[in-house]
Amino acid sequence: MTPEQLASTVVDVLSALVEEGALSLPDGVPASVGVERSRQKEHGDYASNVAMQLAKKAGTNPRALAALIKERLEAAPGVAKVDIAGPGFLNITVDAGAQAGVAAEIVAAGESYGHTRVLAGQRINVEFISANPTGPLHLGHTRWAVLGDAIGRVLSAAGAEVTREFYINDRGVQMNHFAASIIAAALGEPTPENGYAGGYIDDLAKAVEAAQPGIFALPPGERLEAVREVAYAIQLKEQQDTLEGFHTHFDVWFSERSLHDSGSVPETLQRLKDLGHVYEQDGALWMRTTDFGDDKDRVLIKSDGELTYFASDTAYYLNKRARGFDHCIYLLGADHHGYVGRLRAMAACVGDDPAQTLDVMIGQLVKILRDGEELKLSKRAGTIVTLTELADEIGVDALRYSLARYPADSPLTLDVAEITKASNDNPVYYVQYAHARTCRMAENAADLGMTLPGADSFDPSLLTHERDGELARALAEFPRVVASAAELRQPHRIARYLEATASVFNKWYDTKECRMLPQGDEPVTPTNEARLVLVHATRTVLANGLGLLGVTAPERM
RNA sequence: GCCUCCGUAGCUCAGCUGGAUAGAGCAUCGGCCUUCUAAUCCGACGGUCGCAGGUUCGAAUCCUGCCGGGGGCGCCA
Repeated sequence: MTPEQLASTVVDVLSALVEEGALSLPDGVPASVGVERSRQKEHGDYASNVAMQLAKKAGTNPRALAALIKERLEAAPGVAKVDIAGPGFLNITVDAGAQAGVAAEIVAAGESYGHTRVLAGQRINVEFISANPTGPLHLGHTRWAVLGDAIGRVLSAAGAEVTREFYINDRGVQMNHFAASIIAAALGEPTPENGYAGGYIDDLAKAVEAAQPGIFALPPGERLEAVREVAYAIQLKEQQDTLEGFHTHFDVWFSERSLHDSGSVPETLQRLKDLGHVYEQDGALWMRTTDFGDDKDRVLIKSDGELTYFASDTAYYLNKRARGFDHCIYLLGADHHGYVGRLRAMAACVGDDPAQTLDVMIGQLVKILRDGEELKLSKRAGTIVTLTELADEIGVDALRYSLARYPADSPLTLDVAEITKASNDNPVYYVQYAHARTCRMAENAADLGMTLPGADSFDPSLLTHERDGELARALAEFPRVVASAAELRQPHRIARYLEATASVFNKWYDTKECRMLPQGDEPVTPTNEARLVLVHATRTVLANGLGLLGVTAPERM
């Protein structure tokens, strides 16, 4: 008996009541009703507020409606008891022996347990990080690397067809500033104005020279472009390697230049003109984004003839749409939230409904404390904390998990000492440890010659202890958690769920009556083997959940 | 000034598409290791959910105003 089954049972009861005329619902029977795990055991295993929500429409009072539902629901298979409480809650107690049945389904589903079809048919593009290829990825990119990657994984698990994309800002004056900075470093000259400083520039100068000896001796006319291209390739490769090492995979690395080379930008401008959303003023070309809620119109071509970044953005958006994406998710830092209005307006200008096709997520910035002091980054001064340094110091798993367990819109302060601590202070290890424990238990069981019952031989009715039921209910919750994380784009829900589930598992483990292994010389009983199914199911859920966050699930710790 | 995010226990934060007595970890204090991994588990302590109104059977959650903090408001990229 899973919550989904219970919810559909309640819907069936409502339908039957309507059919018999015992109940009248002008808006029809809802397709789904709320059924949640009860927080307190006096409230049964599951609770539903459906009677309170439908009472007004049905022209009755909540408790009376609840009584109608209770009578039918109690007769349903798997339901042991229904109580009406408070203003009209239905507190449902499930048959003790029926709950663990889900464990065999979980084991059978394996890696696909938790996958649903709630977003099936949707083609989603998730764009994140999109840094300039003019330096290493740093602290500021780390949160988006984790969240974007996790969102991609979660959306896939919910059945969406997902492409994770990195937009390379490889066009524009910053590329020349970048090259000029490297040349200056190679020649021992001071950093040029608007240039980049820092040790990595010196390192790049050496790497560029190594890649193409004599490049800095080229005539100044050719040198800038030559250095720019070599350094670009090296820096981009470095970013790509860094992200792969951080378990963050991109399906598409999209070059801004390619939009211009392919003629997409002029085509886009022409299309906007045809649609009547651009005008010329003060020698510049503007998009009238204010028609669609932006606070001011935006420049597409500057009066000096240069295209703006926004012109590329628009062409890029159309490119994504032309590739067949129904939803374009953008993950942006809080320092870019001013872009939201113009992005929406831009989508509206090209004829889309931004509420349908655009999903701009604004994430708040992260502060990292070391010894009570904030790690600051200043590009101008050339002091940056790179993603690689952070991952080396904190560990990929701990860093990823620590960032993934908070919603994107909460500003965050992480203490290096706290998230590197290999103890219970750190939830990532708590969850990983619980997983390792399940692995060890399975090994012990195998050593004793215990066999894992299959779906046909597994007897859930042997698992009637309160803790067995608790654990089974927690495990049964996983698919709904993944689905809601996907729909709300909130992967932190997975992390919180894993912590709670690991806790339920540990409590179960510490319950003497729920021992999985036989004690001493006792023979292996069917109950022992039934519990082994529960252990394997727990292992599956923890491993799948950690996987959705891009965190490893070690077998030993 | 306008826009936006945040304000919940001593600390770091969940909970927010309205539900029952507001949760977790840390910290503090106190318990359980001859039996599956004690990185576990059990208990105690700890809160005017920033403030004030409103909406309703019911508000930490939705609406309005105010207070406090972060970020943003370029023909920059």
